[in-house]
Amino acid sequence: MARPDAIADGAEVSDAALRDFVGYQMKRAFNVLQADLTRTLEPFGLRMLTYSALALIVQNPGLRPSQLATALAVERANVVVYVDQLEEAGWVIRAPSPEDRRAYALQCTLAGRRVYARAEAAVKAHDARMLHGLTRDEVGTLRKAFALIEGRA
Amino acid sequence: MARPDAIADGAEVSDAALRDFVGYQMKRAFNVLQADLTRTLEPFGLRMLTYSALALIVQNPGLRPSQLATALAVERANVVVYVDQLEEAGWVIRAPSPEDRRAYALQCTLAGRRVYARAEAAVKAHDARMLHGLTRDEVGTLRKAFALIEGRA
DNA sequence: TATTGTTATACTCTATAACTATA
DNA sequence: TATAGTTATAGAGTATAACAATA
Repeated sequence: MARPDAIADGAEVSDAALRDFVGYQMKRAFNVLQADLTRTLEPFGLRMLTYSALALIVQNPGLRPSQLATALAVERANVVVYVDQLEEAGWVIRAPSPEDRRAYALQCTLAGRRVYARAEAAVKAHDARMLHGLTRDEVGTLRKAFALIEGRA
Repeated sequence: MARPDAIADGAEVSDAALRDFVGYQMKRAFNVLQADLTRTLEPFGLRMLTYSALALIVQNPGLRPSQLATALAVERANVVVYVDQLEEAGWVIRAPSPEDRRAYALQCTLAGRRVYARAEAAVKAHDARMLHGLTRDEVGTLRKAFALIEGRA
């Protein structure tokens, strides 16, 4: 029954069915944002996840990996890799936990705080770049929508 | 200089630095949406990308893989895999292109149109589920923001 | 028994490089 | 030369299962 139609070579490709699909539009936007953020953080030797982990450790000295996993909404197993990378870079140390000998107290080094401060400025600029053209209210709506969707988990 | 502070064990973890980071909030929301969509499409043997590819082939009979890659905003090499899977499932065929012997005219089978129709209904329900709680205007703002960010590429 | 950090593994998404057959 | 489809590969994100040490 599938007739081998001729190709619409120069013709426009219709994406009508996908324009209504908000999840797909979000994916495409996120891909662009993610690519820009990767380029933004690359000079610092960071990615979105290592940057986010570093931010949480800077602001919560003594944080344990399991707490970090919860805060980042990822599995514990993946956090091991982020902390490995941050530790190899000399930005974070795994200090022994005084309360629980199974756990570690994640501490930020001076170099870690310094790279974070510089990266933070770059990330703020990235955010502003991505949201340029939206009003304050529209950005507020965006944040509200993200929080709402995240709460659907 | 890095003092091994005590762990704030039961204490709240501050994510103040990340609450301002819109890209990160978007990532978290997208992770939740993506997980829900994966569950939604799993019964049909589809994922976001194979569903999207199928939608474009249904609506654009004779589409060539390179056109599909452009429409999906992914590299040609990745499209090969999507088409392989759709073809193995019996939903799409690679018909010879009458104009260019290097190319294929992608055609949808009857089974392909049927599974797409059923999956489309499920995806619409998924979208509604994710956006429930937002006004029509807010969803409009969301779409506008996604289009704007995607245009930053 | 349960939890912490860890290792191993697997699947998906994405991109690049290089190949072939055509153009 | 350039393009279409393909293959191979690599990096990143995510998740699950299982283990040793400790609670």
